[in-house]
Order: sequence, then C-alpha cells, then structure tokens
Amino acid sequence: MTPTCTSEDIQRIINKLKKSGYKLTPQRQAIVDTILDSVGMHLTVEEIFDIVKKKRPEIGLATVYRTIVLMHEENLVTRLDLKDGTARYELTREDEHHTHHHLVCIKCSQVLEFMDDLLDPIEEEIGKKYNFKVLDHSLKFYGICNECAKEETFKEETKYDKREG
Amino acid sequence: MTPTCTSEDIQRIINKLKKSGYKLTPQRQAIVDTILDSVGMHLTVEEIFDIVKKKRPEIGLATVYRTIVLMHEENLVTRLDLKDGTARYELTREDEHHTHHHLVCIKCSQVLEFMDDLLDPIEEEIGKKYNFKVLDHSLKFYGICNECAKEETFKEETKYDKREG
DNA sequence: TTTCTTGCAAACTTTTTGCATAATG
DNA sequence: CATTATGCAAAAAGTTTGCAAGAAA
Repeated sequence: MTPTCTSEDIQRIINKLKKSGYKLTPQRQAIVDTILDSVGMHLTVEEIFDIVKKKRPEIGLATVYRTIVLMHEENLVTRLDLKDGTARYELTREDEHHTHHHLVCIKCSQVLEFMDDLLDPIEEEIGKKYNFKVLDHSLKFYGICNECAKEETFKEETKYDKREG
Repeated sequence: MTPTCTSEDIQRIINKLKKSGYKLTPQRQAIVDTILDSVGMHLTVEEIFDIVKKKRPEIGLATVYRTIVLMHEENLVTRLDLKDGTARYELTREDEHHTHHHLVCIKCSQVLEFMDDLLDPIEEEIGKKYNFKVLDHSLKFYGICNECAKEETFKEETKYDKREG
C-alpha cells in the first residue's frame, strides 16, 4: 500500500527537471530527496522546509515554495487539500493510471490511501453524458477510521468542517 | 440539474440556526439570501461579501466570514476547493443522499455539477476492506469541457496545477 | 437586561515577489 | 559568461480575533 521509492524515481524526477531546462541545485536535490523520503505523509511546504533545514540550515522557505510550485507544474508532485488550511503535497506516482485516493478520518484527521480503478466506468459514462473529456479524478471518502470507531461511539453532528464537497 | 431554491430552504436554514441558539440578524438574513440566490455559482466569501454589500453597504467582511463559518459548522453550506487559492461555498442540498460532485475544466475553470449514486457500492466495499466507516465522499473529475474542446486541440502537458489528488 | 452580534482594525497565516548576490551549465 | 536560482525581507492574499458599541430575544 505504501510504496517505497526507488532510485528510478529520483532519476525520473531529475531528468524531467533537466529536460525542462531547470538547473539542479543542491537545494532542489535536498527538497526532492525529502519528498521521496516522505511517501504517504502528505507534507505541507512548511513541514518540508523544516525537514530540509535540518540538513541544510541555510535554505530559505521561499526556495522550498518555488521548488514545489515548479515540481507541481511538472506534475512531479500532486497537491492534496485536507481542509486544515494549508496545501499538502505528495509524490506523483508514475505507475498509477490515476492518482490514488484518500480515506480521511473526520475525527483524528488520519489519512489512509487506497487505489481503486472501479471509477473508470463511471468516468467514461459521465464523460459521454456531459460531453466532458475526463482526464483525471479525485476521490475522498470521509468517515471514521478503525481506531476512532473503537474509542468511543461517534456523535452524528459535528465535524462537518473536515469535509468538502 | 441546477435546482432552484424554495421557501422551504430558507425556512430550513433559519430554523436550524434558531434551534442552535443563534440570533437572526438582518446581516445573517442577507447572507443566507445571497447563498440561496447563487446555487451553482460556488462563491468565495469575498464574492458573497460583494453581493451582500450592494444591499447593505454597512455590513463588514468579518461578519460574512463569521456567518459562513457558522453555517459551515451547521452543515448548511459545503466548502469546495477549486484550487484557485480561496475556499468556495455552496448551499448544502437537503434532498441529496450525498453531496453532488463536480466536473472541473482545467482550461477555463468552469465547474459543472452532477449527481451520481454509482459510488455507493464502491463506498461500501472500501469501508469493509479498510475497516473505515464511510459517511460521505467527495468526487471531482478533471478534464476539458465541451466548449474548450471545440476551441482548440488540447495540449497534453500544462495545467496540472488545476488538479488535486 | 442579559447575551449575542457587529464593525472596525489589527493580527495571523500562508504564499508570492523584488532585488542584490551567488551558483549552475 | 550568460542565465537562472537563492536568501532575505517585504508584500499580498485570505482569514481570524479583540474590543467597544449596538441589537436581538
């Protein structure tokens, strides 16, 4: 479920950046490394910055922002919105037909990932019905994770603020 | 597809607010009216503010924010993230089993809505598989709308920034 | 009259940008 | 060496909050 990263990943990323004419600076290397090391963690830019800073204290937050923007434009990272006010990013996995999806616990905010291609027929149907050329989809399930379900009985009201439409 | 609002909607909202102990001020009324009048438009708080201000210039932006937060907590509005940097809100439709979903054009940013309950069996399956009590889901399809498809041939690169995982 | 709400301004948070300096290919 | 990238600090943009004055139940 949580794939580990290979040296192919790092090569793929570096090649793509080079191909687009970007220089490979130590700062960018450090940021790429951090993203590769944090698969499944859905880090914010600030969190990436904090990790990178440990190895290279001279690095600036603006550089991290600029690098993430750049990687996002190149589709090397995918943005994820978990409704806590800051954007989060994760490595775009090359091997996935579509991006994977997320189970978001509205009690503890834990995020599980899952792959599922059951959506493909729906995608096709919707495309035809609305004359819309579907390229990708994003799916999130909101609910209560196993641990939180054990802890206490869930109260139906509250916590709408963790979901989105 | 784009449902119009009935007086039942406004009664439902007002009753819910009253029931939760909130006072019904003219400011809140104006904001509720605006949201009811803008179904399908996915307004930002600032946009709601601009509309409300025309009728009641004395109203403050903070009041609009506070009212939206409050309505969101009461599940009267649903937050929607269309990746343009600001949160957007829409009326939570009472009659829907789940919230409706969105087709987002990555060229022109147009947002179409669609209802679909084909996801229910997937929801159930995922729930069992991951021991996750699913309460709701959010689904977005990203692609090219009919108009944009006509205009020009789509170039495969670019525009990843409009999508999310 | 008591409590909740408003408007304003200030504070905060996240993200972007200008600019001089430094590093890359 | 020409160009691109960096770090810093300042600016933007979106959202939240403190507080005194005002309105609702």
